[in-house]
Amino acid sequence: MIPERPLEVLKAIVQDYIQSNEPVGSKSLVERHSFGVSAATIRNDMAILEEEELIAAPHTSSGRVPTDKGYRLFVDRLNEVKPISNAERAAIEGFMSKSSDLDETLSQTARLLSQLTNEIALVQYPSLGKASVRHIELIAIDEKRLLLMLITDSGRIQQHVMEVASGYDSSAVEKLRNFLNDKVAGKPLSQVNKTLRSSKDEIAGPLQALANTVIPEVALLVDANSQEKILLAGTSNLAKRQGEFPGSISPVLEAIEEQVVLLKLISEMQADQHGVSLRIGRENTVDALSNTSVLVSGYENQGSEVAKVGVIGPTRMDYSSNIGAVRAVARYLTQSLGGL
Amino acid sequence: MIPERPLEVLKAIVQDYIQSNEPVGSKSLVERHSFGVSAATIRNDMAILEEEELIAAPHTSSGRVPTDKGYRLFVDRLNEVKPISNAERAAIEGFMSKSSDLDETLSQTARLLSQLTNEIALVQYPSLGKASVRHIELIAIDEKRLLLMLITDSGRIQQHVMEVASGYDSSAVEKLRNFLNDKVAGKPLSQVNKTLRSSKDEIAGPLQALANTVIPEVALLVDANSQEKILLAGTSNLAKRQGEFPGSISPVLEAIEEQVVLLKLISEMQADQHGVSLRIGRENTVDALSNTSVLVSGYENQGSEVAKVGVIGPTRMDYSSNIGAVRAVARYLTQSLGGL
DNA sequence: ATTGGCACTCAGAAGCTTTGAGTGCTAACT
DNA sequence: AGTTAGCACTCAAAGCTTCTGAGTGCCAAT
Repeated sequence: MIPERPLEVLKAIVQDYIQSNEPVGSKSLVERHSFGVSAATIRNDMAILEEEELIAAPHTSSGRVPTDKGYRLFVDRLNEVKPISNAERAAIEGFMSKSSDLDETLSQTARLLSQLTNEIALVQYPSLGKASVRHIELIAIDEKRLLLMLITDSGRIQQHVMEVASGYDSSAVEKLRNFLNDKVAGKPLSQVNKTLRSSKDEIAGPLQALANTVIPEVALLVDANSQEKILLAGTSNLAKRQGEFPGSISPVLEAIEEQVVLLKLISEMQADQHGVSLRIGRENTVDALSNTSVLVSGYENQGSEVAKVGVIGPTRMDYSSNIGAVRAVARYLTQSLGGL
Repeated sequence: MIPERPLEVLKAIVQDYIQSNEPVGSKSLVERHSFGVSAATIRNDMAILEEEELIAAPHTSSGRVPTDKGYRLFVDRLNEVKPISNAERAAIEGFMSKSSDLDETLSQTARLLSQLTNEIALVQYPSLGKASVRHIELIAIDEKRLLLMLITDSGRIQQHVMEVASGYDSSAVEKLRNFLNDKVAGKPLSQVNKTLRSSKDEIAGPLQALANTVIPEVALLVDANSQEKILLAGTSNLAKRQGEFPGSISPVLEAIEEQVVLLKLISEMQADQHGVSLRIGRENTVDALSNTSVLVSGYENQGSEVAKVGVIGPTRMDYSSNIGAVRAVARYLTQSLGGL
């Protein structure tokens, strides 16, 4: 077991390094923190930490830098989450209360979080695994076109304009709308297609032609809907803070733009005791992200977790603040969705 | 007047510089192009060009680099627009044909253009100055909430979920919907608010409460609708190609994220003979963009130009290809919108 | 367990030299 | 006139060398 003071030293190293982006040495440590012991003693402690691979030297005889393992220990055992400031709270509340449209809320959230943390923010669209249909709407746009809308109880609204080859008759549209809603309103998305397929035959006579055009489009919309999706914001933060980044940033950007990878990654992540989930450096299975940390928190809709919000940044990110920010934003987002 | 060969030399300089990102000297010019004269002669020509401020030397005795003025002359008089390749055409057609939703079409377009050019792509939302209302829809979502939709004849669909304090009665919703459509369908957006305000009094009895809630929301939606908006894509291209950029890229990123500035800039731009409009370096009134060129083309909907698409990149961008790409994308976008 | 002391290391800064692409000019050539 | 070879000159960038100082590791003393 590692004794107390060395852990304090680790904590100090992480904090100083996050602040200065310079390897930190024993001397500057004793200067900036009051350990009540001399630099030589700190050096002994650092030797222990190095032994445990919690810190490492970029090159012989330079200061030390926390390893992934060091950050991990720091976050799990030493770090107190910094509660967001009043100014930040105000910013969040101001932002959040504005809009009542799902798309807008989410993109606002992403932008907000990226501003709060100065990192790249990500917001996953609410998963529709458990969502069900609230309403299907068919609207005549002009002689040859219908607007089909699918509204789910998670508040997501998707629309699609479709052509109806042969024109249609407006009472038919209404009938079909009622039929569709009778069949699928309230049903989970996953069952919509099956239900529709099996009840297709119930449609009689003149409606049939129209139904044959519309139903496949509904299916398409359902599929498009259940596709997972991630929103990013603040990609330019990466460019701005490039200096703080080891190596090149382009692979990182590329990895992030690869939604599939990112989705897989964050869906693997499970919340810890702080209500957030964190992957540090190589803990990310994705190679390009071995210099970054991914920090996410789940947000809820109707009482069950639907998706994640979070940030991506260099492993030497400000965990204290960012965890606070992500957590707060997730909470406000949950709340905000409750109102939709 | 500048004689013929020096112009050819300018052309070669621009081409070489775009390709290599290195100042180009007389010797490498004669090597790579067959002018049939010696390096010394080229040097004389270059002296003329320098006299005219078409090229400049980053430092004494280095190769020369085109000035903004040089690029301008190149684009206006020397450059042949490179038609897009078949592969590119295929990519565009493949991309474009997929979707029939306005939002999606535009964001696809932006992504496509950024991939085609490796620059930052921008797509302006169709201006709604002349657009009119095709249809207003009111849909009951649950006991206390209504979904309000505004569909314009440019294909833009906007929705807004609103709370109705006191509940409502479904026939009232239908009546109100019909009322609204009677009043404003076909009317230009700019007149909707006035029309509604003046006909508010026509609403009798029980409908009144509902109307008082809904009408202001319609007004809001109309306003939100006429707000100009720009979509960006490929911001990460900037980061990737950072080396090719003189100085820092962050001011550029900041300027670009400032939509108002960008909107003002591109709306000032008028198409030239190539059907595109180009601002090179300091021709951009925006200071942060003095190292970038902005290249846009208008696209149309229903026969009149509604907004712009284009790219932003370093002044030393590949004008030949980019002009081709922007033009092609604008054309396909016009076409694609015709189908919506 | 802690500390002062000291030899040792090494990245990065600072200074110096070399190199080579490139210029500008002149005088000769067509 | 326009073109060219030739040559002295310039200067950024690359390569060296040296210097510096923050930082280590270890030992003997407390």
